[in-house]
Amino acid sequence: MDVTKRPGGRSARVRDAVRQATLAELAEHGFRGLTVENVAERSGVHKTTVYRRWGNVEGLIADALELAAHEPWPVPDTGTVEGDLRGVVELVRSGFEDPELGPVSSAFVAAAMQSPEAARALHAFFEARHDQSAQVVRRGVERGELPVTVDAREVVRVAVAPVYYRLFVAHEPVSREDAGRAADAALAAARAGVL
Amino acid sequence: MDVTKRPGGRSARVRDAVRQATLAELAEHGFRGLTVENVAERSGVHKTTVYRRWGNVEGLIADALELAAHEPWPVPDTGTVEGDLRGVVELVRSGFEDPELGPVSSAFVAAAMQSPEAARALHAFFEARHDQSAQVVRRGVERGELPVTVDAREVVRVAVAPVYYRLFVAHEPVSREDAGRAADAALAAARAGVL
DNA sequence: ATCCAAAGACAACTCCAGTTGCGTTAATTT
DNA sequence: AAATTAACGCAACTGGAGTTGTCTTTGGAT
Repeated sequence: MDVTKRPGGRSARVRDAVRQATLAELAEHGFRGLTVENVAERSGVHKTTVYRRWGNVEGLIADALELAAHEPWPVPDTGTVEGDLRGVVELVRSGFEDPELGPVSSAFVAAAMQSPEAARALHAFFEARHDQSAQVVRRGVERGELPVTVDAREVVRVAVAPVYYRLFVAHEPVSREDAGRAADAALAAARAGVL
Repeated sequence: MDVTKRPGGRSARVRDAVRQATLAELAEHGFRGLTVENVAERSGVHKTTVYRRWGNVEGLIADALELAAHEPWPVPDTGTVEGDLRGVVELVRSGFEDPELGPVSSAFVAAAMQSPEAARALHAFFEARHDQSAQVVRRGVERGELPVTVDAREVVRVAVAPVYYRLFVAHEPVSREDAGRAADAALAAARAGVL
């Protein structure tokens, strides 16, 4: 989705307007209620333009996802791996509870399940997130809290996985305690040398 | 979706035909390619009938899901918790690789993200699955392999979560080794007393 | 055996997501 | 600053998902 020929000016403005409109529509009506026409109307861009450049709803989401992937996110630094990893998982959990971010994030996950394009974008997003979050594990290793053999990214995956599993697969509520327990479990496994 | 007034005869035949057709269409074209019209044609039931009884695509999936929830599934019994839990997770993983079951299972997860009705059905499905799978953990406790304080269902959740997370959220491939490691991690946490 | 009501079949219709062809605007090139 | 052309806007069109009204079938009761 990189614009090569005419990056500046009108094209860029159109793209920004559509991206903004996509996020706004997503926050309001979720993935189900996202239509190309609504995004077009909201952005002030004609619907044929949107169809030609983004193809369909999944394309819109994939593009908006790239935007989100580049936003840095606040990795905790409490002084201990336990505090940091718990912080990371809790950050994920509370993000989905947020009335603003929640629907948008959920929409990303839903869209990626139906569109290879969105799936690739989401994959890249999580690659970046895993890298950033793995930092808390690496710091723990440096402090001697964890064995040097740990796979930092894998610890992060195992820590956050139960939150996503509950939310999007089993459709169970996820409490603060659930999130903390998931972080602790990943940590216990890391300490035991299995991750 | 329980039929009270006219359970036997034509209504039951129609329901079975539609359920079968839904599963077949799902296996062939996935969730994206599932349309009410195709299911109607394949089942030999008129499309208006399908619309009136199932409402939409999500309704079809929710109904098919109930069918799947009642099918028993082979809980491993290898003699050790480690072997059993690894078996459970590997069963989940390989299920999604199966060219027949994979698309259907994926469709269930995708549908549940967009339809409260399908979400409820999937929730019930996993409740049942967790109960059945927790058996391997409870046996482990009886053998003295795990502390009596463990939450058997939670161990199962933490064990299988990384597989679903990789598949449906991060969109990474899931190897046999990844599945085994996830099971081991849950077990290590359980032994450490955090689950 | 007859009757009744619930469920299904059928055809015609509506509506809106997505498409197409063409004219217009504006960003870039020379 | 004139020319070029990619990108956008516009209006009309298409197709198919979903709806509605009505008639027919059939399961079950009397």
